[in-house]
Amino acid sequence: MKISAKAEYALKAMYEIARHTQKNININVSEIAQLQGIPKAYLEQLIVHLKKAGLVRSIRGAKGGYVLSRNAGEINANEIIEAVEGPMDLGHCIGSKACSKSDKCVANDVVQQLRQSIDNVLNNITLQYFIDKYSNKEDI
Amino acid sequence: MKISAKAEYALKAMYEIARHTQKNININVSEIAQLQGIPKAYLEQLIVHLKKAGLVRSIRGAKGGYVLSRNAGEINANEIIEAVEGPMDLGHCIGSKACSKSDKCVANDVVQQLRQSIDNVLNNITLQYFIDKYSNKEDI
DNA sequence: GGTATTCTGATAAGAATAGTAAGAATTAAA
DNA sequence: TTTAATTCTTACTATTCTTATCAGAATACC
Repeated sequence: MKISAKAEYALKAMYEIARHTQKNININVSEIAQLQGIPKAYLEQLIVHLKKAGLVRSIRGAKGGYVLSRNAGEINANEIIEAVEGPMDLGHCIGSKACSKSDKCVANDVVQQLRQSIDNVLNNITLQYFIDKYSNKEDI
Repeated sequence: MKISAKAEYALKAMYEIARHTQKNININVSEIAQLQGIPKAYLEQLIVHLKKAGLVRSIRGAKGGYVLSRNAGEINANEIIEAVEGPMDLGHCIGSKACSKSDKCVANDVVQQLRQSIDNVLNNITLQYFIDKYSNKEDI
């Protein structure tokens, strides 16, 4: 039960992209990496997933970078994490022999409850929430 | 973000021990393994942790096995999972350089919210809840 | 044309997970 | 008192997952 570095990096990167998009400037991978302390080459890979998920738009070539493709209030932590980690699975039981009777599986019960709770939390955390809480007006 | 096999097995094993304890019989590792489809040798290791955490009592020697050491209503999923997985950590940020300013770390924010939510769910799932929901009166 | 950047794919080291195996210690029962 | 069943302990192993690193191709601004 842990948050992967992938998810952590993706949240941080999206926060930076969101901040800069609201200032009408794009930000490139090197800047994000430096601001948030993320290995650049690794981040490059992650951002591709964020792009494929439709969360950011890329601007290629010199002076390129990334901007949000939607409003910060319309992108939540669930989408961001799912973009880089794939659909949250949880639970080996699903479909296994011991749990074909999955409506009698205690582990499955726990997994379902957890999933619902986690989804609820992550769906309610938007990038706008991050900006309102963490971004100072005077920062770039 | 996933439930480990360890946690899954521990929940299932504790459920079986709880059921049997309420019938005043102890159950051994082989029986648990067979009933729940868990590799026996692996389960042996896990149960030792459950014992060290004070959740079960062992009866050694022939006709030995395990019984709950507390009432089923007083043992919850959080304790069970923590017993086999150690304290839930989540989040690489904690204490890292990029997040020494951890009150400005968006990933840390998410981790805190998740942790609280997960704890809340797991604390409210007791073994008695499992028994009431899943155990038929006519089963041994 | 040169440079900055995104994009793509291959590779690799290390950690974690899940499991296996062998046998020592303990105790009920024959 | 022996035997058999069981917990307990330790060491090992195979596989997958995570977290990168690296090299270079494609793209677009100046």
